[in-house]
Amino acid sequence: MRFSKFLLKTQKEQPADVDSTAMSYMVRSGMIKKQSAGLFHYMPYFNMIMRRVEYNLRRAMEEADCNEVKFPLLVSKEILDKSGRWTAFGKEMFKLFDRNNAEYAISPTNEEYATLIAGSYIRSYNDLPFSIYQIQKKYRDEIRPRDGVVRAREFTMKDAYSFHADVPDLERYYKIMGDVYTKFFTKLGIKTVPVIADGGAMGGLYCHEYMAIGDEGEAEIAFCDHCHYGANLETVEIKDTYKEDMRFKGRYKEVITPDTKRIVDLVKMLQREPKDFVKSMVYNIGGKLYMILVRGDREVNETKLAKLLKCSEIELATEKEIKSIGSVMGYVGPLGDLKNVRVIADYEIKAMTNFIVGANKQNVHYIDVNNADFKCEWADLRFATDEDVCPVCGGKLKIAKGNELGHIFALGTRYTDKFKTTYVDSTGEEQILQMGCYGIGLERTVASIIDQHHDEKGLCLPASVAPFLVDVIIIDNKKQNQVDVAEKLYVTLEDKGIPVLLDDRDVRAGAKFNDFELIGVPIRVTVGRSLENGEVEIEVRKTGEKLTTKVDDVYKVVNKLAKSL
RNA sequence: CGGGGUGUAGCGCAGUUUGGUAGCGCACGUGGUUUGGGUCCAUGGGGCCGGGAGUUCGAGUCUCUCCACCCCGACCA
Repeated sequence: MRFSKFLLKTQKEQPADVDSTAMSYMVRSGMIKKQSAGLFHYMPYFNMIMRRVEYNLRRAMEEADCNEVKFPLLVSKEILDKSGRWTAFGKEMFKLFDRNNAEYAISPTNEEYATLIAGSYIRSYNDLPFSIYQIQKKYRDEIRPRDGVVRAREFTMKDAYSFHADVPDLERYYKIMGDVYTKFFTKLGIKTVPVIADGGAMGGLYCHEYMAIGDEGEAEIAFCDHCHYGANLETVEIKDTYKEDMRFKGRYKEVITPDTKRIVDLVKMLQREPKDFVKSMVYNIGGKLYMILVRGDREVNETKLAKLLKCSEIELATEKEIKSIGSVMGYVGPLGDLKNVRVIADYEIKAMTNFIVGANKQNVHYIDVNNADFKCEWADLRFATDEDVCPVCGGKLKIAKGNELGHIFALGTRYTDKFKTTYVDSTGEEQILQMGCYGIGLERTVASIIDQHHDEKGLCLPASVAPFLVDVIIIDNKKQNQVDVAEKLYVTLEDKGIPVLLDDRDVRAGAKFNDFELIGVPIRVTVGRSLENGEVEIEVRKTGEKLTTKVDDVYKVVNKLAKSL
């Protein structure tokens, strides 16, 4: 590609409204252009990078014996009703009507179609395992799109679906797919960790997320260096290692605390730390009321709560409902006569003494409250912190920010049951298929590549995804011998299969150097003053390594350098 | 959905307090200059000041309203 003909314009200035380095470089290097909330134009350089990612992805899928298909983008309400996801996905989906008033959704993901295709194709165990994937745009009406392409309303997803005779075979393949994912991300130069996650609306047996560690991304993950345990923060189990302290009883006294509905106000008024409080939250879970107690500086982990009570409809109670249990909004506590409410406390409270709770009366709190003063059930209900220990080996936990690039699910029969997708086993019996699904978000994968491969000047793309391996720079367009040599290099390298960007633009050398650094081409070949000795200069973007070489040896040198990139 | 903020040239912004001819930087055109790290000088083009309604002799500026985008939160008592 000649730079003079290439639709790419870089910009010096920081774009407004971008909060991450990756996003800033994507805009400055002319890759993407924002249209509106969560919608982007993909300009040529970004498209080329996406194509490189897709190329690597297709090879990875092939390794997992997975075949590429493409499903329709529209899915009828009828089909989504069958799996129950018309309501489960709900407002997240873009919906539309055809001319006969039949309702459709633009598919947010394709378990239903995959199951239907599997059902029509698979007859007997001889057709198993069966594995298909597609790379297609997905549409989700996010509550709040943010972080540029990381949470967009329109994005490209690779979604794969596998079908198996039994759970052991599903688990065997699930592991293969996991290994393929790790290999794929490594090939792209991204460090990822697989973490145990919560299935959410997808359901199923269990699942893992592939998290890229870095500034990019919005998920919080916990992992243990000692035993390789990793999990999404919301799922990290905290073991009950606390001894219930029942030494004190009846010490508590009322204090008058007007206008102190929030803990921060109380902290100021009573001159105590947030961890001296017990926070009492009233929830309406599946129509029943629960009072949940956690230490004042902790947060209730609603994912754990949902799992504990086997119910996904969790809402904080209304003012009315709080009144109905015999309390008052802002002054809720576990002491006294409460009606129609189950009190469940986080394990950690067992070890607390002389704490502060609401008195269920307007403007009143109790101080010096102890465990013996009230009755409750115990459970693991808070989020883990870096003070907690690994639930597997007891080692120290680390908390980090992660970008969820991939998510794999062992679904079991969640969908095949609904669609009655069966096969005939070797004894002639009809059996329900076991299913797995495996997703990767491509745009956020590119964001993580940039996140993990940049410096203060711009990108340093790994050779596996770089659209051009070499940037041939003509220092002075008016010097015919420079132009001739550069043109010759361009042709020879391209002929040998090396993608080259020939910077033949009529701009100063400095501008060419800066653009080379910003867009992150792995290798720079400079045709300039060394030509007097029949040589050109070669520089490696990532390491800054520099050398000169005879014009005829450029291919050999580039080829050798490329192997390490 | 609630709160806050911002909409002025392709991009980044000033001007709004106190109403009086639309500004700056980058980018773009032209002429010159420079030529291995985004040269410098001169000059030029480009605006329904987010939309609508109002107040006023006069509105980018004041009032009302709608819209879009950004940030925070989505009941953490």
